[in-house]
Amino acid sequence: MPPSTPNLTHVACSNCCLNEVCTPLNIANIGITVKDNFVERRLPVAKDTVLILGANEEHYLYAITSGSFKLIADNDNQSHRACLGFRFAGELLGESALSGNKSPYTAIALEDAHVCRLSTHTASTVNTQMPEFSNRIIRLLSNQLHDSLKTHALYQGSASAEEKVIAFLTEVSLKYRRAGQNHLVFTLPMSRSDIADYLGLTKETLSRSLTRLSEEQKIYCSAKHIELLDSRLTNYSL
Amino acid sequence: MPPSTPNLTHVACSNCCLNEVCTPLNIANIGITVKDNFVERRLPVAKDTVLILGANEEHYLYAITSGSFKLIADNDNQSHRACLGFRFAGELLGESALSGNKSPYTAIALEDAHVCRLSTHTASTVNTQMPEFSNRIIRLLSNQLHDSLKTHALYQGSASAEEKVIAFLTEVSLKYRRAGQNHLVFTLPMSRSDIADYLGLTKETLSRSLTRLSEEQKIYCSAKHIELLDSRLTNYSL
DNA sequence: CGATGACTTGACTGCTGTCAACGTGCGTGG
DNA sequence: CCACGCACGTTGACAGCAGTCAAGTCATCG
Repeated sequence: MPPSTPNLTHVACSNCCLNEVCTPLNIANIGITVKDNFVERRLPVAKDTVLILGANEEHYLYAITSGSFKLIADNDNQSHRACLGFRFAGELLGESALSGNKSPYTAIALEDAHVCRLSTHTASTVNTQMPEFSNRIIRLLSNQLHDSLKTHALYQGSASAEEKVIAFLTEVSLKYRRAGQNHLVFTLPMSRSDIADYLGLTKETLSRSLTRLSEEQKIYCSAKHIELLDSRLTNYSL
Repeated sequence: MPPSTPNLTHVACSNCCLNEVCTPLNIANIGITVKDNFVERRLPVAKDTVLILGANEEHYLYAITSGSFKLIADNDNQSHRACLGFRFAGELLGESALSGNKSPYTAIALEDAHVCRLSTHTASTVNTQMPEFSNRIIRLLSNQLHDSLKTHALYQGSASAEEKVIAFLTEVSLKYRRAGQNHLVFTLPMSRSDIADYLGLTKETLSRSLTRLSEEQKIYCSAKHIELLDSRLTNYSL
């Protein structure tokens, strides 16, 4: 495995999905800020590290603060078509941990990364003491469900290969925008095979679609470097 | 619109996703059962009724107790390929309400149905008073996320039209099983067009796939009546 | 019984998958 | 420094499956 090109730029806490959960609870009758007790912050994760979420009775909610991950299905019956999605800085991993479920996916770091994590045990303990913390967790999960549904809707209308690729670029662009980074010019951290698996295409068809989109001046694409030139690709909001 | 064939069989509360939330909280320091105050129970919904979830600042979490719904995307840019999924008795509607988001889908009753509902205002009020209630809501949302991811994984490996149809029948079968109903012999409440939209196929291709599956003795299919004959279709678990 | 809509079947086109060859970037080793 | 191997990505040729258009069948309801 080649050495990683480290992405040392952490996403700002204000752009992180766990921000509300991380933000100190200034509760009058407790009078302390509890942030650092709850969330373990900025743990390094080396490229290609496999995060099996929810094994060994240890359940954590992770927030990615730098780097990116790909999600693969645990059902090892089929090695192909196993890529379930991607997560970038500011996004959550292990979102089904709070029901005690093992995550239905395994996350693999696409580059050197950092994560913050909250143990579900800690979360449930704090919940019983601070209703406001519960409400923050509930908003987090509800927002996550909303995102999940919107993303589904984004892809639902895509019939042709080219439409699927456009939907993918739109999704990635949105993730960069949320992270407070450039959402018109960015790097794709994953391989063409991963993208193709995710979209239900072959890597050849994906490659041809990218070539055609380049020819149509809708994007500029050179290897993993992408520039979006067509406003249709960036108008979507989740 | 033709009259509905009413499905008067309610799902048992024990098989409902809201069961935990509905179950009385026997809290010592309150000493009351509060079920009926929180959840409005078994409201009738006529066939073809459109449920716009989260309009007018009214946000509710719904549980279907009888009947079924189809989910369509709100983005009316494309009338085709708009079907996002289906929900059966025992399942949730409006799951992103608790973050104050308008639901990204609209639900339409496929047959006369009944729903229970919990207003988000009630939920947040109770949350601040009863930590155990919060934990139940959190488990509900986390389970919902888990389901959503598992369903995604179920379809991810499906390359051909026939595999998509098999995944669909597997999903529907699972929903009936969860509802405590026969999951090997059942009725499809939605049209072929709805299924085709959902799967990203044309209704012609869907029809041909069903015919082929029948010829291969994997299913018996007569109009909306389905029987699963191949164990591969029923081994999946979410 | 006829009208309407839903579903199925058929013929044909076209897009996507398959298989293969080639090009490119990068690290290793001569 | 360059040659080489390897992995990744692109391009080409061809076949097969799914989409399109059209016709026919079936179910339901007035």
